[in-house]
Amino acid sequence: MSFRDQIRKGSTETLLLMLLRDEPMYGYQISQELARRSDGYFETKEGLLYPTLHRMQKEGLINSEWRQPDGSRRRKYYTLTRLGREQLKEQKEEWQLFMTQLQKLLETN
Amino acid sequence: MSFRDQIRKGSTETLLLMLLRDEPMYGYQISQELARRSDGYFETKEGLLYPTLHRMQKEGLINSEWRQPDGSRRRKYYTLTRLGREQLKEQKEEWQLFMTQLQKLLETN
DNA sequence: CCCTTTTGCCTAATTTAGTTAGGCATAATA
DNA sequence: TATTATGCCTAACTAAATTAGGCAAAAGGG
Repeated sequence: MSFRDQIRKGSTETLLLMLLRDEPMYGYQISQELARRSDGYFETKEGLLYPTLHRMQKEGLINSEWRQPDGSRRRKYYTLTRLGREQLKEQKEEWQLFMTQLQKLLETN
Repeated sequence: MSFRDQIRKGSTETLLLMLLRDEPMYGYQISQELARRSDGYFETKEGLLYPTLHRMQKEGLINSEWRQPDGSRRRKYYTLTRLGREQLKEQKEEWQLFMTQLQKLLETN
């Protein structure tokens, strides 16, 4: 595992909540969007993405729904729940605090 | 594990390198200093601190040396190696990049 | 028309940072 | 003298993340 991977630990759930904030998305779309919006910096491997989505649904942060547009293939769309929205807010604040504290220490050196 | 703990994952090694940059320190001192400098935000549990120091020494990032000031008790002091210094520099840059990318995504939402 | 690539969802096995929960010993202090 | 703080350590467990696949439908190139 690269140091970059090591650093990103702990950010997965927040990233997923962020992406789902504005519109429902399906798994494959999430991974594409995440890479696109971060210029390739954030990549979620599928072996992490899907289990995480399932866990988050079990925890009530998101809901899922299969959709099958005519002629197209079926996709499982995830939507933020109210609890998920609250969590996103809290997690964003926690990340801000973390970054502030880390920045403080980084600067002293 | 709290969300705060989850977030801090991946930061341990960088924090230790940072603390050791200016002067050699021993384990107990490291944990105290880390908490002090971050107003209690960063806390390293001993069960993580010591194994991490050992691993870092094995990887050549730090050296250790027992010191026994007269009348006082023995302490194991850790010093940054040249490799450790290089790593610190790289890791700081990686953290800056991570924070930039995360901030970018956080702001769009 | 076939064949490869992309899309799309999933799981099992393994790794490893981190937590929990201790042990053990010396120095300081109440 | 008994308790607290200092100081180092390890073993067992948890859980996020990686690795390495499987399976199927749609798209696109030759």
